[in-house]
Amino acid sequence: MPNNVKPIHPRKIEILEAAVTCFLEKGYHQTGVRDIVAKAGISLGNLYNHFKGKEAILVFIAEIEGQELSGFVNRLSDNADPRIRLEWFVQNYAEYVALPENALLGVEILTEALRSPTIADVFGRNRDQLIAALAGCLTKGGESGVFSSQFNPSAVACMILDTLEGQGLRNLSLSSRGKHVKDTIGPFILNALKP
Amino acid sequence: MPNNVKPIHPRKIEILEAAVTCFLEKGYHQTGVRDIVAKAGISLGNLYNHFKGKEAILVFIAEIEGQELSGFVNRLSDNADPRIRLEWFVQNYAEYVALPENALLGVEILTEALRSPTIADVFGRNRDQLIAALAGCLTKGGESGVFSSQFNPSAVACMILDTLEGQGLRNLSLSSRGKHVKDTIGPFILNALKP
DNA sequence: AGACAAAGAACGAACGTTCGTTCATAATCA
DNA sequence: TGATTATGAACGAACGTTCGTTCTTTGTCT
Repeated sequence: MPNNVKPIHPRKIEILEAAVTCFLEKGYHQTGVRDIVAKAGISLGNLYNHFKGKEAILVFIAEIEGQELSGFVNRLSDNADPRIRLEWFVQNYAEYVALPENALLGVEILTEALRSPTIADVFGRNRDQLIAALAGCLTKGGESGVFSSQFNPSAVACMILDTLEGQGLRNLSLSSRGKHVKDTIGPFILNALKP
Repeated sequence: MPNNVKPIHPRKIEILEAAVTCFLEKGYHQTGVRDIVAKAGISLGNLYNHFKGKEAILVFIAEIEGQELSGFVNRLSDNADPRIRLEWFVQNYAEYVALPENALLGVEILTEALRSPTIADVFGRNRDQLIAALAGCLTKGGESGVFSSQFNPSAVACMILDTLEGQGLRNLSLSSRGKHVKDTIGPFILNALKP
């Protein structure tokens, strides 16, 4: 599938970056459109030449996030040894969600998705792709005997994502608890999947 | 430890219940104090006779949530077989966080804790208690050989909580994915902890 | 090349609404 | 009567959005 033929207006990108910064600093609802335009260095009215409204900005951000996830999806779907694929994913997705910007934006989008159907749509689509790819890897591993096949692959996929993302979120608070989670999470999951 | 000597004013409870309802329906930031007083059937000014402000209401709610969690903490800390304790916890805590009110309120408090030190304080205290109790159970099980002792108990405790709470959150969206998580989660964790 | 029109990007004042909070005042109770 | 509880008008600030206008660029015609 080719990318959007129309290149994105540079101003639109500036607005997006400003919005992301604001959302990270103050949260979506605590951020006003004036905060965004101030950070972007543009006028109030001009924002509405590029976005239909405030929510449209968050939708766009969620879509970009989805594109970033597709890298994981592709890698999970190749033909390598499922165990290698899984180890790679756990390691790299853990690092991805450990970046404060990703963790914070993720939870911001998640909570907004709880009430906004538009956001929920994008968010759900992104997540379903990831779960499907991960579940596919688990299924393959189950068939070839590398993983236990006593568990529902989709369910395990959900749990793995929850665990990884939860760890990313927890890193945001200063609590020293769970400092060793990063090193424990991989072996723990592999142990659980042992046939 | 005796409960608060001063009984809580009935009006205060009404306000709390109204606030919880509103926060569940619209989210914390989307809820105005006027929504709360309307739902509670009181006047705008009267709310400020019982709470210092809007945030104080959320703090109070978070503290109540903490009291509810102490039930799990106590049960996790008794002297029963660690494996029984863990199984009980996984089952019952999963049910607890699967209740939409608990899942929604939890994420609402969590996200607010990311930016408000006051909320972060209460939230962190609650969570640390739970993690400590769960980790204690895991340690005990490790010593008696029921559980593998290759993992850091606190880290595993964090992961278990993440997984259970993540499952509760996911139930909120209609996505049919992860429907079997509830039945998979217990065996999965026990399998991972097998010595 | 120079004149003119069309397009759209940029602007910021202004809109009506809602926000959380305060305050003077009235009612209620001990 | 003095203390507590209740009221809702009022406050200033902030909200997301709309609007008419200006400025800059691009295309077209002679």
